[in-house]
Amino acid sequence: MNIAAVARAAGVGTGTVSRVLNESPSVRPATRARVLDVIEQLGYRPSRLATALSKGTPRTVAIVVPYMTRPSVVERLAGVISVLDREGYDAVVLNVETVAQRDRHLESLTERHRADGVVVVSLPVPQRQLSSFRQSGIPLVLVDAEAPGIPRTVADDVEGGRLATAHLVGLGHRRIGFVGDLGFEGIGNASTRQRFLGYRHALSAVGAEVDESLVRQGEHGAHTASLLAEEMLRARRPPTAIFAISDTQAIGVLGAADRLGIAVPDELAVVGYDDIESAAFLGLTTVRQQLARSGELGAARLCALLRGEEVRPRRQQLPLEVVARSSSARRRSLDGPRTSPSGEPHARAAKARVEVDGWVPPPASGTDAAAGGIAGALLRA
Amino acid sequence: MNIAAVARAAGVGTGTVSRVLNESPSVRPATRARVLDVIEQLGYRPSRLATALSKGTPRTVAIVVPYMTRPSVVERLAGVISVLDREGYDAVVLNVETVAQRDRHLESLTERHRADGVVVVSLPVPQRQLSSFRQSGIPLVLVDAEAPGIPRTVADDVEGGRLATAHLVGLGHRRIGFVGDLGFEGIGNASTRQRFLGYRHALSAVGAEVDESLVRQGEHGAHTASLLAEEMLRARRPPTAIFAISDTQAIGVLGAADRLGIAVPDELAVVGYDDIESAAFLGLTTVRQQLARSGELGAARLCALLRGEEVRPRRQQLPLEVVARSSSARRRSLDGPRTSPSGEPHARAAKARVEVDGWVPPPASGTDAAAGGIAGALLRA
DNA sequence: TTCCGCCATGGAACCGCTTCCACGTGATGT
DNA sequence: ACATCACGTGGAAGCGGTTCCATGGCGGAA
Repeated sequence: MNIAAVARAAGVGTGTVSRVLNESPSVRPATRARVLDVIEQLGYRPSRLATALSKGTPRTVAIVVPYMTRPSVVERLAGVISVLDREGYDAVVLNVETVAQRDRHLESLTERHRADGVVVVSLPVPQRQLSSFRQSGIPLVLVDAEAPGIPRTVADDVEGGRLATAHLVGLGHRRIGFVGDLGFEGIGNASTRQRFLGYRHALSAVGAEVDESLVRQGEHGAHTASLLAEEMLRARRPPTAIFAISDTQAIGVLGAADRLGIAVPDELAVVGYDDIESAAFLGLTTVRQQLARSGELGAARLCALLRGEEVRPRRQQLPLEVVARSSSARRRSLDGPRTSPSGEPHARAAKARVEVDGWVPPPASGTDAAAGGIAGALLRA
Repeated sequence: MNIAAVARAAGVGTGTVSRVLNESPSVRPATRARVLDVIEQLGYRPSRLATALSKGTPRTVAIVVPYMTRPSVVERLAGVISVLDREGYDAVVLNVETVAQRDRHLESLTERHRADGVVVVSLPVPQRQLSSFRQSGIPLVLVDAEAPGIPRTVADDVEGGRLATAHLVGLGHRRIGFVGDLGFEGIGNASTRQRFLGYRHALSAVGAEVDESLVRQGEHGAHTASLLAEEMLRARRPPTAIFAISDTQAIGVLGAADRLGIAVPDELAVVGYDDIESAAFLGLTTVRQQLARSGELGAARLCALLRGEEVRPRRQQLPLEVVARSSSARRRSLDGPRTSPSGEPHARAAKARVEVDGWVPPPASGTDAAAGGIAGALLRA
């Protein structure tokens, strides 16, 4: 079933059918009606491939992401996809967990007619591949990754590390631990390193020094982070605060503190990074980088490129912001003894978040099944 | 730059170039070498669209998911994508947050040459669309959704609800709260309803009745769940245990307990659902449904269909399993007074998880940056 | 009435690859 | 020596659209 069959059945030429499909104004209403009728009758659906080949564009954008299940990554990814959807592009997702996979995928994306454009998220692109893209003329946009000359939407990780640490310094902390990850095990970006630099800046700004025993790196994930934190906290001279380079790892730190009976924030302040959904709920102080928005903006810029527009400036930087919550509320005293073994766990103070954060619970949605209601629907059925 | 240009430059016919590209054995080695050489020289990349149109298959599979940022959903999605990648299919992801969006996307997928096949995750497919797929002949596979006659990979949600509740009943609980969501606000599947039925079965099996005041539904998300739990726990006759239909919501329940100074598990047992990554870390008892695996299996079955194989049985059911962790450890007494306002928070017992769960920390990865080590790389640089 | 021009339309050429068919060549069988 | 055959190859047809160009009919202007 192709356009010729429709043309034959409607007693018109293929050109006319095509014009009807593309809503060309130069088709007489009567003809249009007849063609649409036949299309309906036959249940004809145009071939997307043929259209794409003929028009010379697959209307597809490829997105390359590492470890897509991580909360911070999937939020960016969802942002990218939402804009592409709105703009009528199909989003092909390429998940990357090894260097070989990254290279294979990037390689394949310069194939002709594979994708109109490419968004790479949180992944450095090797020089080789960059020139490959430049040569093939396929528009490339980065989100949360740097590469000179390539349009990119980023945040300043050094500044983020500095902000987080300065926040703790401002609360009087000087012994501040650092928990980092391994940068996607070699394939990912250098955000841990960058944030560490910011951490170091903030400390030296007040004349403090980095204590090597307070700097740890391990696999991404709450569990590993909690082990790292536990080691630090069990040492002779434990930190009074810990900065973790992701909320996931910060949650691990909170767990370690809880396990050891260390009160947060009174005995240990904790700051994370990303502001994922559960951070708000857990009362975790964090550095907000607008994850979904970074994806949306990156995608929007790619779409602009695809329309033939310029994107300026090449490097688009999103603001960072410390969101102060209960895990770093002001301490009573800095050097006093740990008062109670587990007195007043920080989550007890979570209510304070509502004020600190300016967050307001969503209004009841008007049905009896809304938050706060007894589940009428379930019980009635 | 097309295959004809290559043919010309190599002094051969287009057919021969095509044969070289497709590794046909019937090309003389010398000819092959010459053609490959020219391809290299010219930097020729074949057009994916032309190949696809000519072969009659786009080598693409579409995946429709609701609310892709939710942990349970993204794990399934990643499972689907990993198998498709291995099998050489491009994965187009369609995220759905409204009914209109769902219908628009499903509609578009029956277009000719849009996708070789479709995987729908955690989303019921309306009858209309089902017949549309049947008619178009595009293979469809469901993951975590039911539809008679369609190949699907599912778990038994009723049984899951029953298992969770029976676990609590087995610990002596009779006043068991239920926290559900709104089923993706109308677009999603009916898992809350199913699990509620299981919950009810388990209660009636021991002669207990559902207490309406202990059944609540609200938006998915930890925050809402914590509000719902708080209401229940503040009531005159609070529950001694709560079953939440997702780990995300269970985390909200844990938060509410913490806020109110209610000890888990001694004063309140909590069971979630899904076994997302953070559940293990938080010591949350949960019903494990193999999320990633469900996606992998669904995708594998779609690939089988695309190879023209039969998939039997149509309905593939994955086992469920209660993973007992510290949030539902055995209580000291069931009806005694609450002993300490916040004595021994459950997370203190999280270490027990390692034994309960059979989980063993991953081995150090051999670098000095592995978990447990001081961050050598950062400090050296 | 005649000429011009516009509008709606049919159909060929084209997008770039695969595949089938036909053909020439050299090896084999008798 | 001649028919046969297999093999390597060139090139046309086809996949299913879009788009351009030529054409015929019609209305308006002279």
